[in-house]
Amino acid sequence: MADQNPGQGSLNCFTCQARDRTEWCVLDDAELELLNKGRVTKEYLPGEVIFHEGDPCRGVFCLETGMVGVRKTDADGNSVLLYLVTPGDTLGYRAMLAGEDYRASAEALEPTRICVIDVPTVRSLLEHNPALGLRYLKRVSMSLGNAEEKILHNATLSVRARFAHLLLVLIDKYGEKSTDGPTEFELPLSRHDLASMIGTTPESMSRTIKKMESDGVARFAGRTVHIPEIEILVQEFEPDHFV
Amino acid sequence: MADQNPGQGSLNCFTCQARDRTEWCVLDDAELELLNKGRVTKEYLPGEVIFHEGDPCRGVFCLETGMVGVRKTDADGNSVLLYLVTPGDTLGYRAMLAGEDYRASAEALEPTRICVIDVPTVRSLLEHNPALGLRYLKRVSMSLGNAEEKILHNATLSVRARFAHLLLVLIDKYGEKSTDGPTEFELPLSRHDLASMIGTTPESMSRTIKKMESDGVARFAGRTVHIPEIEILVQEFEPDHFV
DNA sequence: CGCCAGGTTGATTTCGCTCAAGCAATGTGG
DNA sequence: CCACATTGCTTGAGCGAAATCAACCTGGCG
Repeated sequence: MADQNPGQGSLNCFTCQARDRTEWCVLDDAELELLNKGRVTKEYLPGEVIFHEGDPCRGVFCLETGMVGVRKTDADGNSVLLYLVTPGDTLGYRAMLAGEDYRASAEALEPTRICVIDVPTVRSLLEHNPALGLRYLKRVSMSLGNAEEKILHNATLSVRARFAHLLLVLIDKYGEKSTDGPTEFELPLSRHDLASMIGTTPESMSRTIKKMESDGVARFAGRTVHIPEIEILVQEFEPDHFV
Repeated sequence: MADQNPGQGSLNCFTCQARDRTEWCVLDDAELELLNKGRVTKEYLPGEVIFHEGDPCRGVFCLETGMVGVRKTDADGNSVLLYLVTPGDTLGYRAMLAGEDYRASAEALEPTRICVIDVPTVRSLLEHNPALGLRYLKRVSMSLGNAEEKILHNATLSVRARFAHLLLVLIDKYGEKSTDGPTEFELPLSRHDLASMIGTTPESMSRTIKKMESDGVARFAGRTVHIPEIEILVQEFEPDHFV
């Protein structure tokens, strides 16, 4: 199971590197103290499960280092990968804010260090600091907007167009932010997980990649992707995008 | 355009029938007064647009009577119907809470009366009453959970299974709540809109309905649906649902 | 060395989309 | 009152994107 000992790294919420990027940045010192008391650091190895669909909500998770994937699986074993969670992101807040059990599972994709903040602490902070609530409202609402967009995309776009879009999102998050010209970056995911992010099968993923290569849209070597011209990728999912 | 005159019906937030069912139920009298001042009632006829994708957020909408559909459309004219909004529901809060422009359009499906509350008013209420924020957090978070479930369903289930699920949701919302035995209820939507709720075409919708009838799962006469046995419908989208 | 997971490839099938026509109900104007 | 559009829905034929099933690489590792 997960290592209870944080080892090296931030010892508390006051010194936490990631804090400015989290919703906790609106807390004052007294509140940070409370947050710090309700906090436990845990470490996970790749493949370890942080929480399971159906589990009662144990709290909110603050990702310090590593990467986590949020998956949703149905009875037949089909699954989609909904999110990638990276340092500074918060995890598991949806269930806590909705007052529900988890409706998705979270699994470490890399060695990951996370702070777990228990439910009563978060709830108490939310009840006394409206700014924190507003922060979370913004986050959840933007996330909802993205989810709705994904519903539209999945219903109307081809696998290839969805993959082009995924690549653009991943470049934006993990790659160089150059708006045009050649780009090279490292995929953070296996083919299987790429497939499940856009709701398709590994086979179709593989074929789509091959087709894109032969069309000169991108070159793939293992997890390294080379894109000669970003704009072409944009047009892959916005065919009528006027230049 | 929309009628500015509310005509008969609730004159203000204090006497509003729907208030107990909205997030505003947590407001005290002073806050209600503020809400009431920031409020304008509007009426829409079927087909009239309440807001458009891309419009800047004008406020939050409180549905008093009627029904509204929330649609998302892409550049090619493909669209999905994301939500049905009924009396007591709030509309347009996602954009306001995210601080974004609308990312979907809202259109009256029936003659509809709505209160529009302007952004500064809602924002001020949220900043001073954490309970209101928590209410909205719960609503948005549950909505996000549903959206994520829809992503999974669309990716893994057949049109028929998705339609069965839609029927169950509609029965739960508009029909008799009997858990088993025969049920009859009125569809609130055209075939076209049913189709766009589950991300398919009217043609496929029509064929699916025909197939379900010939399988004895349900009978359709115009917008009236008769379901001999709800449990069969449940199994349509949960094949391995143990009885 | 052999095993195994991750990935690719091929062959085949199928579900659902597209295009096109037909039909019933309702409305409209002469 | 009839010719006619119009709208919402159904039906048919054909096609195509992607899933499925199955085999087969390939590189890492015990």
